[in-house]
Amino acid sequence: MARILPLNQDITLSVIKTACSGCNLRELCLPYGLSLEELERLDDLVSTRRRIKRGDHLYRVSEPFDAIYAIRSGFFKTDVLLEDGREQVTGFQMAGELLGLDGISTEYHTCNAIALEDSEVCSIPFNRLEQLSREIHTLQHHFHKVMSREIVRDHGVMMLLGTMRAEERLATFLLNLSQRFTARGFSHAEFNLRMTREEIGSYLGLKLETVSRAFSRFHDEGYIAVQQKHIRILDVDGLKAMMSHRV
Amino acid sequence: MARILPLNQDITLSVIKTACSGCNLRELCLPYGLSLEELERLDDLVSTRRRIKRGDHLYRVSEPFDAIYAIRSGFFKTDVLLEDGREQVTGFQMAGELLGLDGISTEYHTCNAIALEDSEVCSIPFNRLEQLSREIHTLQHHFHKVMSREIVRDHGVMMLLGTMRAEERLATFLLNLSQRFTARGFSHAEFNLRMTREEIGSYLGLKLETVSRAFSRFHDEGYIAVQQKHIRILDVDGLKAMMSHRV
DNA sequence: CGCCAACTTGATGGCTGTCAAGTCAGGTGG
DNA sequence: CCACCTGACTTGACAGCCATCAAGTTGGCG
Repeated sequence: MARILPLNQDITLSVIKTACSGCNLRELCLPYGLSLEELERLDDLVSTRRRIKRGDHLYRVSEPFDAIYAIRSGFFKTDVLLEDGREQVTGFQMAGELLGLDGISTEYHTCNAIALEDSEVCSIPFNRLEQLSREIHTLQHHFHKVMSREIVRDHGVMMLLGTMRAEERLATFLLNLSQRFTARGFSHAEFNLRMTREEIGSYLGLKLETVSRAFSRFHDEGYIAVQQKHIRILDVDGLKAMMSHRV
Repeated sequence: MARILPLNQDITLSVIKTACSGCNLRELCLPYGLSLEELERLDDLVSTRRRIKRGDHLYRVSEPFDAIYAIRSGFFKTDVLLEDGREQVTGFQMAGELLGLDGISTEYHTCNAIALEDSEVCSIPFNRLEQLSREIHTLQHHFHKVMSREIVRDHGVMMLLGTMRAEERLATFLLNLSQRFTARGFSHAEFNLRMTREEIGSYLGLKLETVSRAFSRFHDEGYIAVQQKHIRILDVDGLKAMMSHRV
């Protein structure tokens, strides 16, 4: 291990030529709505892909920010930590979603992004993205929409954390995951969780035991089939009813 | 009341000529970092000011979005509602802060913005802001920073809601308010709350009685002096200790 | 002066956290 | 191939924080 690596460079980093124009995620991701000619200009910018192994960080709190990342494949969590070690998972991100928007504000990352499975991301140098979005109105507007969508999503999480009971939170979470898998062409009813009960709990403001109990309850009620991380949704309406079940 | 008013127009709406270049909030607000010449171009865009009376809405969920608002004076809350009536306050905004970023995503507002005291906002037509930020790099970049800052702020609220106990939440809230008042040239130690205990509670994911009890506790400990909405911070370090008090 | 909303304070209960023990699945090494 | 180990998960018992319900107080305003 005597090789000298530049700081911030992940050992698992690996650079691959890539292109938005040929990416099957382009309708979900940043290129949404661009013309062919505009797509090609974006290709010049999104030129490198990085592989991140399960468990590794894509970036860490207080690392300098200079790029945002589009998830090409895989699954991530982002989290923030309190000095005393308490963790709050702020989101789970899947293919086509953007990571790193938190860093624009201070030019340093303010959260950690960690791969929950072996993943690939496209690096998008931020100054070049700003430059190109000054030239391509559609790109500019879509980028603004993506940032705004993140704010709206965060409001939804606040609502969840601030007003919902444990089972409502978990039902909301499962239905959200299901909807996002569906948007990516996967089954809406059957999927594997990439995160642990503890990570779900952190995201939902609950302890892992409470998450586990809620899973068991849903299982007993016949809403879902649970086998460790494998989830099958059997009764969407049942879950939806849980979502808004007062008391 | 037989007068016919255009939809969406607030009775309290009133249009005033305004200018960023002469605004003493410009270092806090959108114009941050602009040259004089650039400021004048922004003036053309930010041309109308609206007065909003205490208790009135600046905008409501599902109203079409076409402008963001910079608070010139006053105090707002934003909230989202669940079908069953549960409310989550997503933020309190004061002079120099922007409102309406949630609307960019879907072109409809996704939360309500309500004045907590008589207020004035500057309307910034969003399409014209995008146009100008394609021409002024500094403006573009600062706008991105503002959006990103909102995302980072939201992460902080998630942390608060997800991991902190009642007294930690209130201490965090008070110190955050104090810091923002300070940034606006007001006393860091003495201020009037514009919101009720119930609104604080909604923001912090607590019931109003719990907020009230936490205030009383801080009072008894000698950290603050409370008289209804008037707050005097007597022991910043005491509050800071509360912020990170495990158990 | 009286009314009302906002607030405070007390008593009680329940949801979820905490602690603990046991189960399960997957990976490793003999 | 199997025993073992470990991390992840489940389940139970109990406790505590905060919600709920209730009564009383305060301050502002017509």
